[in-house]
Amino acid sequence: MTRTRDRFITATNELFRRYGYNGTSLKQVTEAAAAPVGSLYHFFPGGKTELTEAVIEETGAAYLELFELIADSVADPAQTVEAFFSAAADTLEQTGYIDVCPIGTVAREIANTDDRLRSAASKVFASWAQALAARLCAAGLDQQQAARLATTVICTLEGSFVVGRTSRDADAVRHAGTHLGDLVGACLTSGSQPSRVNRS
Amino acid sequence: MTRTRDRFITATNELFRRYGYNGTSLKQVTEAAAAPVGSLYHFFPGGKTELTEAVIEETGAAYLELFELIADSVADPAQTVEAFFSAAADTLEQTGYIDVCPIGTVAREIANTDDRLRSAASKVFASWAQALAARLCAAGLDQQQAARLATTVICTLEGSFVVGRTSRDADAVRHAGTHLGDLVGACLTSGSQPSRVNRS
DNA sequence: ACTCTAATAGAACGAACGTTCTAGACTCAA
DNA sequence: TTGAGTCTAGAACGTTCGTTCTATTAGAGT
Repeated sequence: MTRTRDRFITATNELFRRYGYNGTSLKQVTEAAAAPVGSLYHFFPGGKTELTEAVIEETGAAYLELFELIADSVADPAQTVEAFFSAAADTLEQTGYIDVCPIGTVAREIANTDDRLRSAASKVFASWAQALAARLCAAGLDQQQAARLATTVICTLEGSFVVGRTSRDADAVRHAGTHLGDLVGACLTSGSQPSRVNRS
Repeated sequence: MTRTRDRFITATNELFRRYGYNGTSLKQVTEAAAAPVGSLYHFFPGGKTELTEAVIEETGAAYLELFELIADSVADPAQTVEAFFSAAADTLEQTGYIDVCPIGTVAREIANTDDRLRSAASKVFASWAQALAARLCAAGLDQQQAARLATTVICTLEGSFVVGRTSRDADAVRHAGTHLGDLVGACLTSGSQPSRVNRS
């Protein structure tokens, strides 16, 4: 049996991906983690908020690691983007259209009520964008262009989870990946011949 | 005073945009609508689900109308996309970073629990994509390309709401609009000289 | 003036919520 | 063997949830 704290994180991650933040009760969490509520408050004295913060941070770190792994295994950022979307689409299908990312769901629910969680989610999105931006810089884009393009990719990624899951259509995620991969490719090759994107 | 049913819809729309589906109680709804709970169940006998379905459908129709309005006022689909994102960014700022769209939030919360609402949200996304796809077709894209590109735009739009609101940065939405406008423009001008996008 | 339906009004329901609390069990150094 | 700290265990708390229910009021049609 894995350590209790990890079971809480894993269980909560999956429950958030199905039911969201407010849709997930601590009773569900303790049952899925096979641990009593006393243990939950032992590891997360701050209750649901602290548990959620841990889920956001750990999930954010895990996906960041996955991104670096994919980025290292393909030739250029355009392929990285396409591969990441493709992997997400596979996950979406394989899990029966559970959300790929618990953070986007939770972020939308708590953005106006819990500034600590909002900030945690914001930091995760920024860390992902930063990781991609670094690859874009290495491929020749200047910092500002890279940062903006990377953020747009994260936007499309998160949005494709919403649309793909709601429509039960993983291909929407795959096609979005193709489009964004093309956009990244176009931005990278247009360095010498500035397009509207690069002037903006 | 507006009609009671409309007040319920409006109030619920705004509450969803702040607190999401599960984060919004019917007590909040009745207070914001200044109407008793008896009236709520009079107009929406199906309770919270039926109220939500109405909100999804009416909001979907309203944004569809807004899209057509913007599309008619600019020269081409690329500008339409950029203008729509820009308007959304303005809304985000002006409302103090309340969500621009209640449907995306709600969709993610209920996609695994309420198939009727999921289907309603899916239909709305499809109607938006269809409206944009029609403009893309009129500008020269073939049907499949148009449908896929339009869906990607919707993905990015919804995702930019998540990222923009979480990061309290409306420029993320604007830049996403610029990028997607460029992508649309590129797809439209590459008809004679097929790119990867068009071959996919 | 009367009737009938639409709409208002809010008390009351059982269920579920997040959290707190006390008590017991296990681990390992002293 | 003892004692302290970690972790397990779940009953209990007050609150809030969505919904149901009965009564009352408003207004249009005859």
